[in-house]
Amino acid sequence: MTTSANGRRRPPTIHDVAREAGVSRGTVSRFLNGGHYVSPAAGRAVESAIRKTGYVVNRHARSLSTGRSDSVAFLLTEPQEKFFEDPNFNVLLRGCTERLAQHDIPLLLMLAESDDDRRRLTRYITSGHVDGVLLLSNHSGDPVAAELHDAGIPLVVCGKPIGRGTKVSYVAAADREGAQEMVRHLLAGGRRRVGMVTGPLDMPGGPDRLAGYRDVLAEAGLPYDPALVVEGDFRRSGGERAARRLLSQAPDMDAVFVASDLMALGVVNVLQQSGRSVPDDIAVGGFDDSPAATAIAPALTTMRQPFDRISTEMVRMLLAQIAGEDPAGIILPTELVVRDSA
Amino acid sequence: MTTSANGRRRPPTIHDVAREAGVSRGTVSRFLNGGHYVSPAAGRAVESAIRKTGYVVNRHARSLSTGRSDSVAFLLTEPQEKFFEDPNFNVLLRGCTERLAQHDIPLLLMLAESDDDRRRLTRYITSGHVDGVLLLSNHSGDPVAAELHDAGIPLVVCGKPIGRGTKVSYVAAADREGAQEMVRHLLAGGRRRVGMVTGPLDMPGGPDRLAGYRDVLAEAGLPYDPALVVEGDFRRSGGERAARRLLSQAPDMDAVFVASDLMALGVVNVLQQSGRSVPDDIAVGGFDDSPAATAIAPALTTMRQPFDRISTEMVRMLLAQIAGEDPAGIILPTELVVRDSA
DNA sequence: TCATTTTCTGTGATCGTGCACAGCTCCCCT
DNA sequence: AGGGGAGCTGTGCACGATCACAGAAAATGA
Repeated sequence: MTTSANGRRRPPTIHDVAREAGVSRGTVSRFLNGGHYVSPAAGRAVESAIRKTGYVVNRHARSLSTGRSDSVAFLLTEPQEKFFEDPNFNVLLRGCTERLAQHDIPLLLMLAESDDDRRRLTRYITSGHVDGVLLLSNHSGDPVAAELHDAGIPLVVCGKPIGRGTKVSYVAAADREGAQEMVRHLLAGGRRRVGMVTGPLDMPGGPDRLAGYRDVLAEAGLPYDPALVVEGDFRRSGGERAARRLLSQAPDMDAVFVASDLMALGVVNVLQQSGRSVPDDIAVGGFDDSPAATAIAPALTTMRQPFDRISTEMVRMLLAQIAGEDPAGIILPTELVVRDSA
Repeated sequence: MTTSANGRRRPPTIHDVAREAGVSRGTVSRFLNGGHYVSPAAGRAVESAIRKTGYVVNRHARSLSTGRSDSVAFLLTEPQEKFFEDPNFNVLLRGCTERLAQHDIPLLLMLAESDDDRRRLTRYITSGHVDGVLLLSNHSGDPVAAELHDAGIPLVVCGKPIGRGTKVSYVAAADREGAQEMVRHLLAGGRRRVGMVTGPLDMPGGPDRLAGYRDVLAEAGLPYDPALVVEGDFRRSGGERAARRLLSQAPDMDAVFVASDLMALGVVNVLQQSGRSVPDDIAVGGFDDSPAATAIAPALTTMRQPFDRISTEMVRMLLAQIAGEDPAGIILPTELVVRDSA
């Protein structure tokens, strides 16, 4: 540590290390960046000088010089609780953190609830503070994706973007095909009055899962009855509301496909309170394979979203974009997990 | 936007703006930092040049020059879910975000679960990337606080640190006094066999709330019975486990003080399942006044922690430290909220 | 009118790195 | 012996901003 005139500690620089080790700045810099072309003796000298001075690299200076920041943002543009209450979010976040850790890149979580937050963080990001952004799912009207894309920030969105205006990278599960498979499973169990609780239709995964449901009804020659379909909000409480509406609109329903496990928990709860037995009276199929799916009785039959692979792919694609590759979209298959509820 | 030889867009710099506006770099810089000593005409020219070029400040360059980064980290050194499932955490996080927003400072949430993460983030922080850290840490053995303090990073911890080794700033609620008030309230209701579910005793709020409980027992001339005290983990599931142990160890218990609302939810649940009525058979007092406290029946009587003021104070103290003031500790009073459970 | 302050402007120097370049030594190969 | 490459080292410049300073222009005072 060096002490300057006013008594405040000034952090040691690469120059202090060089002087301490008796070598030049260039040698220290080379040592820090991989150690190529540094003699063993010089390397040892630098190493001990670093320990002695307590040197840590000044990332602002490095970033200014290299143009990189070696950090990545995970941006949420919706209210926090919405994500925090969802165990899947934890899985996704942890997955991304771990993948990035393999490249020694720290992940910064940024929460943008208000427009004011959004502006502040967009400015923060576009001013070069991160190399790229992982964006978690957003309403179709959300301008953040377009803004970041226009600013040339590498970007990967989780979930298939609704508006196909700008060409941004995304990683999504096969929502439509997954929904088809689940509804086929319900029909294969002999059900004929199959309801559905959709996600918000302006969010990724909303319309596609509904489309899959309709596909299979048509395929089986069953009519599409609007009374059997209610829009939810991907939250537990929304599932409860939706279930109550379905029960009053279509009391003869014998199965229901719910577009997320969290909502399905609410649905099962309301069905049981109303005296129905799951799955005897009404079969319930979820979507996500959330950790919560096995926390209730009966354990939820659901479509597993491959969150491990999703996070892996998101990170891979982001790093690829940072390295200069073009944006691309990728859709990963889902998997039917049969448990007790259907 | 300027296009360089290789065709890649290079972001415009302050120099490009200056050329476009027909002024010097200095004038642009002054305009950006408050606009003092800039003539109205020059100001307008710069303003339109910024719009035209799409200029955004390069924060690395600015930080390198000023030594500040104008951003703050909110660091969690415990598993994510532990915080995310707690509604109080959301209140606290949102409060800090809002206070900082008033100073136009973005908040970066950092999650350090593994030692590896901790190292990576500590390095990231000490290399100058943020001006200060709000730490929601916890276990007494956590070395992060000490490390950051030693590195000279302004730091405010939420909760009173257990080990009083290093002198770090903290903001805490009056745990001991709050616990006293709650236990007095239980005794005032005529209860005599008052149990307690504590928090982890190596975490802030753990030992102090237990101490307050013992204070009041002594004050009332009641014996301290170890069978009436079980250590929990501040989580709902931990509350359930603790309640089961209490019921078997001390079936004659007529009240219980639970050191957090989240645990209290679990306790109430188990008590009701065991056929006890709350509050008729057993009174339950919580701690926190979490949003969850009113979500159950009976609504929870609890000690309100002033999370608004806590976040306000944390931010104020952090900014003060960044400005050069010395660290300090502050303890805020709690408030008894009487509802139906006691 | 001139002196003096106030407002405004441009020009280096600087922050701490990485990187290109040139120069040095040493070794190997013909 | 001479040429060529590899390994290693130091030096200057660039990155993009802020800031101190000096000087010009305008406003103010006597």
